Amino acid sequence: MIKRFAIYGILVAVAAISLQLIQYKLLIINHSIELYSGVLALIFTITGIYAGQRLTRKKEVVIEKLVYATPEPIMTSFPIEVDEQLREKLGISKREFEILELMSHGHSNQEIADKLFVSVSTVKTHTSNIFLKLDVKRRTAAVKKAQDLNLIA
Amino acid sequence: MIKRFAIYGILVAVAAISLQLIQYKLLIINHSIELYSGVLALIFTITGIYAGQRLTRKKEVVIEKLVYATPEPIMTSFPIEVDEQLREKLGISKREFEILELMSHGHSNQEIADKLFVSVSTVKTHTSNIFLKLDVKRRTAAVKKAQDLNLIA
DNA sequence: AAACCTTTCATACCAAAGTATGAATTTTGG
DNA sequence: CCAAAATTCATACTTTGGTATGAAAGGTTT
Repeated sequence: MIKRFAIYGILVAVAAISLQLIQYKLLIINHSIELYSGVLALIFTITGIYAGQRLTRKKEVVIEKLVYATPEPIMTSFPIEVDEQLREKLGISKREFEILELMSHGHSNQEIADKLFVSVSTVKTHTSNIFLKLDVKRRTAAVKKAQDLNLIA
Repeated sequence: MIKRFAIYGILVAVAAISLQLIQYKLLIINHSIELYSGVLALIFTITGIYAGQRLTRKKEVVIEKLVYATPEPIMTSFPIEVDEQLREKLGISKREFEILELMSHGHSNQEIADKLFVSVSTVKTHTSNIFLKLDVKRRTAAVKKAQDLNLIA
């Protein structure tokens, strides 16, 4: 890598000297400093691009694969009372609330049924009642509304 | 990408014009064409390196690394860019992200289709791809995971 | 030009979600 | 104790969601 820097530096120097050697000729011929600037800019832009590619090539890129570990429900001091009041105001029972939480974790009715040791029928009944009480038509909307109401986290 | 070329082109033009405006002053003061050449070379070399890095794809050696995402994310001054980076890291396209957001608002596939003026088939295709990329099986789980990853609000 | 990605759409089929209805327990509050 | 609410479950049915597959159009990259 250091060798490359050295080589590149020498090349730049050579190029610069060469250009400066021919610059007077150009100036004498037609005073075209604009042309000279353009040529200089072009050459060094290209050189720069080349250098940039040289220096950044074959760079190892570590792509991190994100894996989310489902966190345990966060236990704060007293959010329970707030939730409780709102829950009761909405007429949602404790069991329904439990199901609502599991629903918000992305579980299917079958998974909820398994976790609570009840049948899928039971879960469906509860979810339907939850939808009525939250005035929504789908579980996704129920979760959104419950979150917006701060009923769930 | 085309936009980047345009912006780069404009910048080069501006730089060139600026340099040409000051060139006469420099020449009058001390005839230091050498200095002028050096500055020009340096500026355009740097510009070239920058352009080269911008415009070339790194040939990358992909090393997958498992990282457990922390619930509390990286807070920077521009959370939009974080979202963008994460979105691209997950390989989720802009359109898919759009649909993911609408999904998180509790909308059905039909409603999303209506909002985006596309067919339900299209929405289904997108959602399926989203589920693959988020490694989930249901929309509720997709929303939960996207929230946990701070991909969406 | 060829390869590739994104977006779009369709069709068909299977799985899950949601509705409606009715009913049997258990719990709870007056 | 008794009525009301809560929890449980089933069956049948409709709707929505999700998978698989193939395909076409437009833009980008090589």
